[in-house]
Amino acid sequence: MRHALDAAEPTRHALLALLLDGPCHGYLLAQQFGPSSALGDVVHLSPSHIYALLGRLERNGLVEGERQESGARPPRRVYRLSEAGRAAVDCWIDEPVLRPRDMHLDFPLKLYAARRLDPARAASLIRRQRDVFLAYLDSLEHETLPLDDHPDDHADATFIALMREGRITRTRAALQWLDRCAAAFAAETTVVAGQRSTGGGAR
Amino acid sequence: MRHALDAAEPTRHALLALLLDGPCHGYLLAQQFGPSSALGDVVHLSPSHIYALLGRLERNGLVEGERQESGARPPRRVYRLSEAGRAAVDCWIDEPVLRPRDMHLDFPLKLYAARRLDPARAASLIRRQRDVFLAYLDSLEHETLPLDDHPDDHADATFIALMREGRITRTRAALQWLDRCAAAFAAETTVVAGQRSTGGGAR
DNA sequence: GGGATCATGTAACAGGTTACATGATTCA
DNA sequence: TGAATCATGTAACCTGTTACATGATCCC
Repeated sequence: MRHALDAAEPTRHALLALLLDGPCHGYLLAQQFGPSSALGDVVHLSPSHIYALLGRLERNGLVEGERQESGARPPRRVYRLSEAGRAAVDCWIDEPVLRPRDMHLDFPLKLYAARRLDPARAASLIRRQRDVFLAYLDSLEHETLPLDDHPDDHADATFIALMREGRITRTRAALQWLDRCAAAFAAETTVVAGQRSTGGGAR
Repeated sequence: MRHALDAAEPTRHALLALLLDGPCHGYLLAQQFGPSSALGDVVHLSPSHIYALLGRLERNGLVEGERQESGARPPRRVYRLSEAGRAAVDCWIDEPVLRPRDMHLDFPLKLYAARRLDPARAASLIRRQRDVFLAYLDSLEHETLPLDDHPDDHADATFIALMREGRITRTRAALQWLDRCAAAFAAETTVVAGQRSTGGGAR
């Protein structure tokens, strides 16, 4: 009865991102979300799930499927990005997430997609993500507490203050991890492209 | 087109928890999830949403609604917990969450509910939650990396290692915040009940 | 022959979200 | 009179999830 996923929207974009490498069919895409693969480490998706998502993406006009006979084997349905799909995924990759809670799913998927295309693009994403969280942290720290208009529920005020601390702690953790990411990707960028950081995003 | 919620399952339990105080009607419950309330600080729910949830809870047999005439005003539907509902919420409150990602929604709701009933119960929840994350941290740190069976995708191995670091960082942050919570609730427990920590949960 | 892998889907179900509809009362 | 608040719902829509169905091929 319980779901473990709730992951579909980021996932759909990750699926589109895989199609940036060229047209592909469901089974192969599904494997990249299987166990012991990088994406599968972020989120597991069953083949059924992938097919369902692809179907929806096609209905929404983000991909176009084409039936392809392959000899004796059952025909495969090969999907390619539509123009709209390409635009959507391009935009998704470069857009930092808004909240620390997205650091466990949406951001990793973006990061993986960006790195595949160009390590410098990943580095850029990391920088801009960092800026977003720095601003968020600032807003949290300067947030004026709802000065207890009702002094009766003092316990609630304590609770709200505690929640704020939680957000701050999580944001700091996200920033800390982003710095680790930056270091790892800086190494990669240097190795691949010398010390020039080729373009890829804003800033 | 985008949702901001995906929050319904924890929310349903939080709604049940509010009914532990006694039967209540939708409008009043909705207010407790409104802006500038403790629960509203964790998750906002529109009145429509609350009514829909209450309807579902009734279909599932966790609450029982009873139409109540109130003079000239339109009749209100007053909900009370069923036995099944009481059992479910009781169990939910004492169950720590499994993952750090639940620290932004599910755990706060549990904490709020527990504290309302008995600060000592909240303190117990915090302790057990801490144990869960300590164990999780341990498993992450001793996790044997999928020693790159395919040396070709070295970049993927780097990525996977980075994800692991992310999980560790978030778990540490969660533990840190839990300690802050423990301190805050210890103060509250002491004030309310002297230095005896009255029962409430396991351990 | 038989199990693993290649390969694909879909129907049904179970929710979550919200736009919209409704109307009384209270207070400025 | 008109705005705010009390008070309630629901129908429609969309999306996510999964159990199940199907069959070929390849290698031991």
